[in-house]
Amino acid sequence: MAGVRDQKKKQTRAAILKAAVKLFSRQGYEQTSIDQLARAAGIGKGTVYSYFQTKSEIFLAFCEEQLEFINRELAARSNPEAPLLQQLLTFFQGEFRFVSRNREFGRIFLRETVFPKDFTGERARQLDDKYIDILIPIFKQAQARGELRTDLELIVVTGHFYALYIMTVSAWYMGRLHSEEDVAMGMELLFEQALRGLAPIKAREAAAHGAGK
Amino acid sequence: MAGVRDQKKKQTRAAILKAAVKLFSRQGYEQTSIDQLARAAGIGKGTVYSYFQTKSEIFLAFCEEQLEFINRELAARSNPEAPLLQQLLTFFQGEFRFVSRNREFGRIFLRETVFPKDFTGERARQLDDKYIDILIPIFKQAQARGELRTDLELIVVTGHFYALYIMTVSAWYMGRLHSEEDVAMGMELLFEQALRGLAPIKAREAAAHGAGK
DNA sequence: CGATAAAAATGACCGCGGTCGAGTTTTTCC
DNA sequence: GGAAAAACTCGACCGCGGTCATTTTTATCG
Repeated sequence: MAGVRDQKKKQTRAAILKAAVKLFSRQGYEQTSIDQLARAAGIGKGTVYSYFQTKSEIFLAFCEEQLEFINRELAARSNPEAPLLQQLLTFFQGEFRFVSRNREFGRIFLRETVFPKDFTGERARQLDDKYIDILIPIFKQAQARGELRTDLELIVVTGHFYALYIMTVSAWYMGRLHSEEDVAMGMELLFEQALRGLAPIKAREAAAHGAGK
Repeated sequence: MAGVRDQKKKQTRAAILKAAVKLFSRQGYEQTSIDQLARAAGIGKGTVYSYFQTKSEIFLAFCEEQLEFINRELAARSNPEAPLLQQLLTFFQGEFRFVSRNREFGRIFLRETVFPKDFTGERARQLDDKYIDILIPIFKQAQARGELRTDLELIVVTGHFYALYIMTVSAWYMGRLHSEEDVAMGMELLFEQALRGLAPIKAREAAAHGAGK
């Protein structure tokens, strides 16, 4: 029927991804050749390219799975009542943990995500739509609690914090921040700076005290 | 003498870079092979690798020259009396112009700069030390004029704005911002948001009015 | 079922970035 | 000046990512 062929295609695609997870994890991205990947998936090299257009696309699919998982976990663990700063830190620090677990993966992933090739642009946009979906509700609640100005476009606010997150990670890759604690502290510092401007006037005094070191 | 050999080395290095400028500009980075580059510089392929460790290193050297030039120009053209927001926008918009002139160059450059490989880390750090050298004086003047809080580590402030710049450029690469004007507006929006928190209390009203559209 | 057309799998092949040992030039030292 | 050592140049070579003409599998229909 209509499904027979398509089903096999799904299976093959899954086999490739499974092999990718195994090999990438074991020997790293650069050290895994497409040929090797194909063998591990039980198919020929050329076949891989009828499922994915490029090697990095396979990698992105792999990362998406991982991130999906992590994001679900983070969402479940988050506390909607906590102060905004707290929630943001928890979220982004979780995100960073994924990156820091494997430096190389994270680098490739971020490079591709933050500065995508024109062709990968669509994928990248979907990816950080996920960020938006997660963060916007948090911001709305914060607005309701009076922790965040209500005259802002929340998508821009998302971009603002995401930017600071990226910068912190970048500092880590450049060797300016070393440990996970350094990163956490750097992020907190930047977030506080941002919040002082993002919080409505009434809340500013509180933010300055409560969040200030 | 001591200089004979060394001088020739300088010449060869320069020849490689010159060839790189020509070929990269004419046919793009990916489309230029090392072999081609070597021929154009009048040397063998292997020799190239005794001057640069990798292709992207050649590219970075090329970018550094360009940026050096652009930064000098921007510095000369800048007006130390102008409002902080104005100066920042001028600077980063100039920076962006370099990137937008050639999408591909900019992407590779930013990828390598923001998320450097461990080996390239040193180079990347030097590069954004340049940013620091340029921006810190601007911030100090702004502090003197009362436009910027004086209780901040200026290096973190630099990071903050640089982060927002990176984010804006990223949005451009992802196709969320299209024209140079879009980018300029997005940047201004983010910078204003940041400034509201960065400016000392007395200046906040002014910033909100003067900078608000 | 057998013939035929469409879809999918394949691996030889291409050009590339990067390596390496053999060959060449320069320096050093007597 | 000449011989040994050190520094430098080179292009054949390697494995890779990606392509494509060919072969193999599957669906369709008389």
